[in-house]
Amino acid sequence: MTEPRIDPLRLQAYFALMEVSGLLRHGIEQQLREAGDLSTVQFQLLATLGDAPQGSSRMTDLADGVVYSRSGLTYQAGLLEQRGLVMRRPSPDDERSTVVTITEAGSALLEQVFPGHLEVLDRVLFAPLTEAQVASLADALGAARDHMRATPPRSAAPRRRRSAEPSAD
Amino acid sequence: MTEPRIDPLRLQAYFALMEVSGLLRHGIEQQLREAGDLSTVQFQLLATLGDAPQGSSRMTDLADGVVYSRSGLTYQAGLLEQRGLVMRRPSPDDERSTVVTITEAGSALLEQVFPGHLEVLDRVLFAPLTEAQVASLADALGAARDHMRATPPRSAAPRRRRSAEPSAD
DNA sequence: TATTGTTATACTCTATAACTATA
DNA sequence: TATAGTTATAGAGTATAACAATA
Repeated sequence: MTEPRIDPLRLQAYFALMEVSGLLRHGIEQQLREAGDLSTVQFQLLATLGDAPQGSSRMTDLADGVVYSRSGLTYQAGLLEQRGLVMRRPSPDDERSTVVTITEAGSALLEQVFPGHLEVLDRVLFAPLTEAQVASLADALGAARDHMRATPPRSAAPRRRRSAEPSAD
Repeated sequence: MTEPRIDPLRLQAYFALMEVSGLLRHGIEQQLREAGDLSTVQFQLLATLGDAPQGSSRMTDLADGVVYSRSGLTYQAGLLEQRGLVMRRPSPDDERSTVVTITEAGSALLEQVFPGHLEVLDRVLFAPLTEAQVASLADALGAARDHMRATPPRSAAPRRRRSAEPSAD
């Protein structure tokens, strides 16, 4: 029942992270909704595609970074496609894969939304921070992100079905 | 149409923040669900109460930090109360207010869940970070949080109805 | 009249499992 | 058989607006 190794600094960082990300997400959600009728997830998908080599990505790769489950991505991609912001078509290399590509309309919307997005970001998140703090933030969070990306989510793998369950037929 | 003031460092910090908080929330969600059948929000509510002066807080104050809308908090508080983890009763000072208090069962559950929670935290978030990085994180995020708390969410105030809309009856 | 909290309702989003098609 | 993606479905969570009660 002893709990000696609760590092106050970590707790502090953790709670601050959760509160900041929550409030930030909330503030951002409003701006994105008003400026482009986008949810945060949809914006992240568009932004990820906008940053990708040919504005394209496989569904699975997209799901890795932004969304949790595949069906969730299919849902969101469907919404974006309906609005003409992305295109989906089968990969030439592997007929099983679907390549998602941001359209011109998608890029345009991204550009339309971006300035206000940055403005909110500056006002809500970065305003009180020094350059050094911003740098520290980018450094530490970048390291954490790389680590998380590399870590296999040991329970309930998102993209790989455990082969331990034989079909038992 | 020029966008010269996109500070790459801030963008980097921002995207990392969103990805880290998203993945962290996801990982935490699983642990909390398994260890105590709690959602992240419910855990945050309990943790906030556990940290409060008498394990108590007004609904409105609770909503401020953790949840977004009042009805959302009422919903969550109802769930927690059903499970006997919190108690609600009218404030002695102000009959309009409701004071939420964490129960012994609530504290017990918190303690039950906490070790595993910290373990996940260390493994997923803090493992790759140096002490200096953790300190920087706590510092910068703490500053951001204080700023966000102090900032009136200028559009669609969460707790105050704009008086600009006359009942027009 | 303003504030606190609840309720009713509608909607968005997410996850699970079953399914199809290709490698 | 394993992988990529979709679909159907069910469930949780959130916000909005209307409401009741107290200051």
